Amino acid sequence: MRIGELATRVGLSRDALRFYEQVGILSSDRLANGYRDYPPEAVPWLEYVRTAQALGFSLAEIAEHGEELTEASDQAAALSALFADKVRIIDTRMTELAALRAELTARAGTDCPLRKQPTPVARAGRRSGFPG
Amino acid sequence: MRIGELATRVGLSRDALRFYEQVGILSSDRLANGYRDYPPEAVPWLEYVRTAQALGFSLAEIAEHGEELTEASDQAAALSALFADKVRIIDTRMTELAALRAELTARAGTDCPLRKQPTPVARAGRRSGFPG
DNA sequence: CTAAACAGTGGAGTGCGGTCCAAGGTCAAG
DNA sequence: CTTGACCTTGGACCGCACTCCACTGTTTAG
Repeated sequence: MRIGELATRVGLSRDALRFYEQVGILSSDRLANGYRDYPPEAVPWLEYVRTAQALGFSLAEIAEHGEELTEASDQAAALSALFADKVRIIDTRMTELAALRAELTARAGTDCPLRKQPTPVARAGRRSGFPG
Repeated sequence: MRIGELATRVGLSRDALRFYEQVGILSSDRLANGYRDYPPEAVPWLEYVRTAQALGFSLAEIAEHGEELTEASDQAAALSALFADKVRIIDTRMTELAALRAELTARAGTDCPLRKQPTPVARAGRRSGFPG
């Protein structure tokens, strides 16, 4: 598959794919004419990359994981471990969000939700410390 | 309070504070000598900014919210509404994370977790489509 | 009086994750 | 043989959120 087809299949720009190659996330064979050639497996791989990105992994981290994977003797086990790692990261993130949520709901109900927040700006004449 | 004190109090650099002023998140009065002068309320305001950032709001968005706040006739109500908005955003995010988590755990247990993921690279000779 | 610690400005640089562009090569259809 | 779609490269540029720097002014302690 050439770059244009891959790009439309995964919903990325050709530029993005070339960029991914630069940063070590994606590799390609070359056709006789120099065009990049991708195996069908590139599609699920890029879907995986997108998932990882959605989880907050940087492209550098994803590339690292990819290398670990290619070096692992047991691919399936390595990937399972990677997934387990991600699940732990998700759990951490969800916990943080839950804490923030609790804080916000607690304050939203109060008379002055600003106990620890920006004191209401005086009705007239914006004071400093705030956007203005 | 001058910039240095505020910076150490909120754990930001002086440069960051000046940057926040540039982008409309923070304002300051000036002393006779030209030094920035901040009211004590700047501290909780910046804590709020950090919270909002943690929730994934861009500084531009935070600045926007800040303006809405300064323009609101009922400050407390406006902030409560803002908080409620954020709680909804958190909920959405948590739902997304839960979905990803479910997908990952489902796959991590399987024989070949790659049904929709990068097909295992051949043991020898890395194929293209993967990090390489 | 001087040195240090603080403040000001403008502008350049950073890292991330790309996008855009110009100049050119390749290939199939008409 | 030309047109158009596709591909190549390198390099410039973008937005975000800062950070660092040089150079200058102010204040305070010894």
